[in-house]
Amino acid sequence: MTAAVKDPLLTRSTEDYLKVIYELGSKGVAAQTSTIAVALSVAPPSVSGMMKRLAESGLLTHTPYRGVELTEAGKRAALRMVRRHRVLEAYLTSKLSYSWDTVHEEAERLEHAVSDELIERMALTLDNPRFDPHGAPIPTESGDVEIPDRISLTDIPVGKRAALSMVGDREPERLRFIESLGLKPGVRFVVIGQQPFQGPVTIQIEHDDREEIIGHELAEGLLCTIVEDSDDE
Amino acid sequence: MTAAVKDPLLTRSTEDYLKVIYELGSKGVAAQTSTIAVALSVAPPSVSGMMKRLAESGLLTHTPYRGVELTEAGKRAALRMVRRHRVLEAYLTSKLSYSWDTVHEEAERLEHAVSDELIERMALTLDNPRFDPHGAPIPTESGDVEIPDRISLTDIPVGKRAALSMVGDREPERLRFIESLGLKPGVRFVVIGQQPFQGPVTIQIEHDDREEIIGHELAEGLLCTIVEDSDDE
DNA sequence: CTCCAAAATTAGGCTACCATAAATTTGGTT
DNA sequence: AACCAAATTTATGGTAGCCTAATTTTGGAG
Repeated sequence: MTAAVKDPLLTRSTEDYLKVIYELGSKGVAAQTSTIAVALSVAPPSVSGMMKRLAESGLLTHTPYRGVELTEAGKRAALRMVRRHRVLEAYLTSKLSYSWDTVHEEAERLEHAVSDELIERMALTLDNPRFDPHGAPIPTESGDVEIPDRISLTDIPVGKRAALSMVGDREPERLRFIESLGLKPGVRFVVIGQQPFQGPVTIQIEHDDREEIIGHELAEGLLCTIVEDSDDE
Repeated sequence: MTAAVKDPLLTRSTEDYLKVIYELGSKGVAAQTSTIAVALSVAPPSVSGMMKRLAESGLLTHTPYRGVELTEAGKRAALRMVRRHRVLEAYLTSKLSYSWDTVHEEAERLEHAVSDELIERMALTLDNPRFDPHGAPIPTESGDVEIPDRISLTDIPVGKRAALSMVGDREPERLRFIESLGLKPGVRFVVIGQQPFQGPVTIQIEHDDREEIIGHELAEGLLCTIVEDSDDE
């Protein structure tokens, strides 16, 4: 009496739903109906309806009024989409000079159309990159994701050196602003000030010694790794 | 009292219809309902229905029971798709090592998802190629197509030198076979035999002096340009 | 000039997905 | 413990696009 898993013919819509459910989950945000609705710009009843269909297809389990959880098959499908998206971003940025603020949108549409073959060719051309242009890890073909432990810029104690590792944001406007501050994944800096009450963070960028003030909300989206001073301090 | 032209929001389906209508037209084949249906693998009534919608959108004119004709807007949209398809084929072949027998299928799906921006970046990277890997001309961004005068291999008189210029076929099997004969766009040869009654054509390939026998049906799809012998003969 | 087969269209249905309005369930507050 | 607001689901309806079956039109053969 095996569960009737319908043929895994994923449409663009189902791929989108699976991807955002996975991504919300990995952000620690509960994948509620309303959250999914906002993320996909659809009305909540549309989400309820789709949850039902996805549950029937065996891609997730749905406890009415409680929430959803991806099954193994659902997780696999979601990770495949995440890999596609990030490999595309990496390729477009590296080989076709896309800027990191516009590349998300292009990848968003392409991820549904490319073949696995093409994704692997792109990945190979780039020598199997481990991170996308925003610093997000690219799942492997077999579905493994490396999750580096990163800490929000708002949580780095004053005085510490750190490197920007990943920008959570996707809005072109914000990304352009972040770039204008001289920040992109890999850039190192020292936190030299941190105001209380959701106040701004001040950092000094190592490369050019420039000091930059970063508002709390923006800083929250900048995930960093602490750089241990190798010898002195 | 201008015609109410609805917003030009083209779906994947409408893009496909416009493209095949255009392509059938430029092949000299009448764009009948049944022909379109076969080309798109849909039932004839589906075509009738779509013709109605496309006519309402101002992309073509439809005289019931008579046929369709693309309007200027329709032609523009169709040429845009043709450009997309061919630029994609050229890019994938040149930069991602696709073989000419598999590239069509990939481009077929991507053509609906890429932005104009991406197509232009690809074209620029390739230095604005004029032909795709099968030798088909790539329309310019402004919608101009160069139509070189080509003659089917079956119509070349025995003794003439010619160069393969374009392969009309898209079936992977046929393309692989053609390739196995040592033929691809640009290859020169001399026609040394031509049997009557839809018989095969025999050619001698210039590059390696190999003689190849080519069945009539296949030869019909090989479009060539006569190479005038510059001095002697 | 009539008739018939082929081609095309209309009629009627289905699925996937979206939306709005009307229930329903949940969980915290009093 | 009852109630209410928020979250969610159900009910209902719409569009795009596909299908099969039934009907209509066309154009050539006799």
